[in-house]
Amino acid sequence: MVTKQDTDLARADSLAREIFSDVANKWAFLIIETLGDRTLRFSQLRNEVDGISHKMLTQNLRMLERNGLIEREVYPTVPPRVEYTLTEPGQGLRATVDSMCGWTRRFIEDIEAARRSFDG
Amino acid sequence: MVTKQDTDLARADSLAREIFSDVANKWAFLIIETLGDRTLRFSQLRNEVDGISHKMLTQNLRMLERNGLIEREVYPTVPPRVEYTLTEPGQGLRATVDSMCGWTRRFIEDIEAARRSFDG
DNA sequence: CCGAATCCACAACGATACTG
DNA sequence: CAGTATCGTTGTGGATTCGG
Repeated sequence: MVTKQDTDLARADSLAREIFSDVANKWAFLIIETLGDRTLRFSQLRNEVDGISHKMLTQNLRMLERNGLIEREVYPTVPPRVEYTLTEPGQGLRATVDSMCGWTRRFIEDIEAARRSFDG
Repeated sequence: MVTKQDTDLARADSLAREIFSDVANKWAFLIIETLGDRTLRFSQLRNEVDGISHKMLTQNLRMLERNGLIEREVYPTVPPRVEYTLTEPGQGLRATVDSMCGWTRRFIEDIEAARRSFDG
């Protein structure tokens, strides 16, 4: 028999997977890490997240906003100014990203060695 | 003047970004989470990481192996058996993935609400 | 059973141009 | 300055097949 709890769990699972798919990508991570606890404009992010295109930045900012990870503040000035800040859930994810940065620093030598050995 | 340290740092940075690009993707995360501290065969992973195709699993396993995050053990039996296990760096990254799983559980309600509000 | 290679549909991405 | 739309190219990922 399928209970209400079962369907709730199934729904939560599929939602969790969806969130994972959205968020577990390099641009999202780099944007979150770049924002940190600062508030930055679109163009500042564009400059600091290096290698990101206008389009990718826009797309990922929309996605992060949709998931409630960043807050988007529009100042109706001329020219317009738009600022982005991590929300509380966003800061929560930032801890994960930080942990990954720490991991990279810690194991970068091992990884480089593994690669050399694998490639050769 | 560009010192040796500068070039070393630049190299480490670009390497770090490369590692980020490799590893910060959903399949890698799901594989690592599924492996945990177990040793699993290809077909077991195929069954447990749900939705993953043969090809994606192969590609990501190669990538993880190249970066030294998993160990691949081949038993030359008929039919062949291949087993995968997280290495120490792999276990290190697992901590990051775990932290993201915890984050998802903690904020899933907020995220769902944010999405509804954004979509409507 | 595992993995590589092929083919192909479609999504991702960069560049560009246009709007408020 | 920020955002959207369009277009052309590249790349990703699934299905299938063949080989060890």
